[in-house]
Amino acid sequence: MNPELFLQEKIAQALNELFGLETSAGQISLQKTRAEFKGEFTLVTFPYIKVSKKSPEQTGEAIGTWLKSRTIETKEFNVVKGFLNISLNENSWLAFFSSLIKNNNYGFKTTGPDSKSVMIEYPSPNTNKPLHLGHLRNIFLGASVSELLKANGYHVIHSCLYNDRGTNISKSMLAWQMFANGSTPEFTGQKPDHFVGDYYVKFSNAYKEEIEKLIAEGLSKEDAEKHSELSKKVNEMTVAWEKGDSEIRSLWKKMNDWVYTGFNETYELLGIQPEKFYYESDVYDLGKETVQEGLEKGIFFQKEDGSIWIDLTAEGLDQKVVLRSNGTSVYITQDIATANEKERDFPIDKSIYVVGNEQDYHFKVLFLILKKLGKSYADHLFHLSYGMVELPTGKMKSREGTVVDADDLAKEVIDRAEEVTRAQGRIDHLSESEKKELFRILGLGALKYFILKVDPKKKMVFNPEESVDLQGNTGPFIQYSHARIRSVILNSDKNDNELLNLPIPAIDSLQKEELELLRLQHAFPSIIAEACLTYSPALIANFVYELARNFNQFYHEHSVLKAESQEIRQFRLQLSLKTGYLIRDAMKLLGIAVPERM
RNA sequence: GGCCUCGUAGUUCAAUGGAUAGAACGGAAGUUUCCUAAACUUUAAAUACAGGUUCGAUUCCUGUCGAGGCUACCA
Repeated sequence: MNPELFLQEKIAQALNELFGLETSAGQISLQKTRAEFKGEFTLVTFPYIKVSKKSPEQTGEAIGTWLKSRTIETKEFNVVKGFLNISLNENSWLAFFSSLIKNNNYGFKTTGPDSKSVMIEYPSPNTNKPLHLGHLRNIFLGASVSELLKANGYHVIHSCLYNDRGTNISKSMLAWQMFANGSTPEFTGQKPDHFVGDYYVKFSNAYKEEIEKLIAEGLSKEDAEKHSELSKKVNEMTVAWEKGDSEIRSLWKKMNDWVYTGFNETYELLGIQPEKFYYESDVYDLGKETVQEGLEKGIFFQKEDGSIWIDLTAEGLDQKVVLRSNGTSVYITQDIATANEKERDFPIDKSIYVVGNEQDYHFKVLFLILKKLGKSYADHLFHLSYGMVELPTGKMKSREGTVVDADDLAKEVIDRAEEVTRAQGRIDHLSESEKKELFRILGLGALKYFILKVDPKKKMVFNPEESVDLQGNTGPFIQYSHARIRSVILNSDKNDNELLNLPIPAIDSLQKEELELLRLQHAFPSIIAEACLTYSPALIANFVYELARNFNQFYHEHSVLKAESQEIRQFRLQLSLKTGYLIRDAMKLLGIAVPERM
């Protein structure tokens, strides 16, 4: 019994019999009835007044009367202007709940040998400094979308591209040579990616000083930058790296290994584990063949200085360089190569790049080039573009030191969760390691939810103070609701299995809070499908918040353990149990765990 | 200059073209001898502006104003 589908089918039938309209259940759009009216489902009748040749009110009356007289499932209806509000009877809802409670995979599709494969690439950082807040949005989005894809029956491969060479990396290396005196993260005891990041900052400061000094000596800013010794040394180092200078290569390897060690620690804390890494240092040269191929096909053209371009003005874009005059690769050359590598390495049906929207133009160009090159996979590439993260004070700027570090932020929210949870004093019986894990779950739950509840396409303002809030529309509020449900079950005389296997009792009348919980549970599968289709974890976040909020209202209005009758008590236990399961499942789609108690 | 986003309560976010635009935080006022008060209840408060399409527009189109991004032989 699926209440919505049932109504859609019946309404389609009614429209046919009453007005001769040929339509199908799938074309009937029902919406949730607004709280101030009675009913669970609402049909907007305006679209049908042409065929009914009646007023919106009369059309609603006619359909409502048809439903009431022809189906026993329809309890009652009311018409307000062009809106037909329909209530189903208790038995229909209980029958629905009966089928739902036994389904431990409710809302999820399973993967099998026939499943389509999707590769999803994130977070693909540079290897010269630690991860920051922007990477967190990237990681949380990537991880959640991966879960959504799995829930919709896809096989998911998580890849990550390391931008591990070039100017930025050389800067950190040069600063280490100049200032470190051979120091190491082991020696200073720092997290190794932070250690490397410090040298990147040291370079920036030294460079700034040098430029200021040159300007003080009378040079223009432009000339100063041109005459910078540091800048020259960076370029020399990059060239030396490309020539394979053994000393530079070994320093490069050492520093990158430090960064990877640090990144892996952060990945583990956040709960991600890329399966396949690509390295710019491996592929940066490989795109040249493809460029040559494109040149021969006449898709690219060469300028007098030897640089190779593509003209996309016919598509409303610009001319774009794909190979420098000195024959070296640019960013997009490497991306062409990486795309080829991915398709060669895996049989993938879809390839997703989780990258910020400042690169919208870049990906438009990249995909267009690959299509023009006749790559068969070009059509299944997708740029999952998300908005920037700003601070209340404005944009994050590394030069101005306003970047929020990922590790620091995670520590802060976990510490905050610990402080509050200890003060509540409900976890004294847990071991220290269990407590530590609980604080991690709660702190990261707050952080992940705070970021994922916003539509990924939109830019967001990240207020560090609000992100550690544990009240209102927050991760911990939802986690708390789950713990509350588990506590009720624990205090009952039945365990999960007993409740799952007991038949749903016949209840004469459902309370409006109970009905609302059933209606939300009913909507869960379509929310998962929609969230996957639109790559929007925010839909899941909004849903699970709504579910938790409604449970709390129900809990406040009606006693579960001291219900009016044994039947109602059992039903409420079953309803609570399933609500808890759905909260858990929905939160898992966001990459957030829920505790048994907190 | 050109191209692309986005303007919703004091703040941060919601709303397949549908009813009186929902929440949270913050403000005001309440609820605990009762299953976890990280909760619940009440209350004040918003669609930048001007046109258009539509039975109906926060949503679609045009213009104005405002914010951001892209527009490198950077990544």
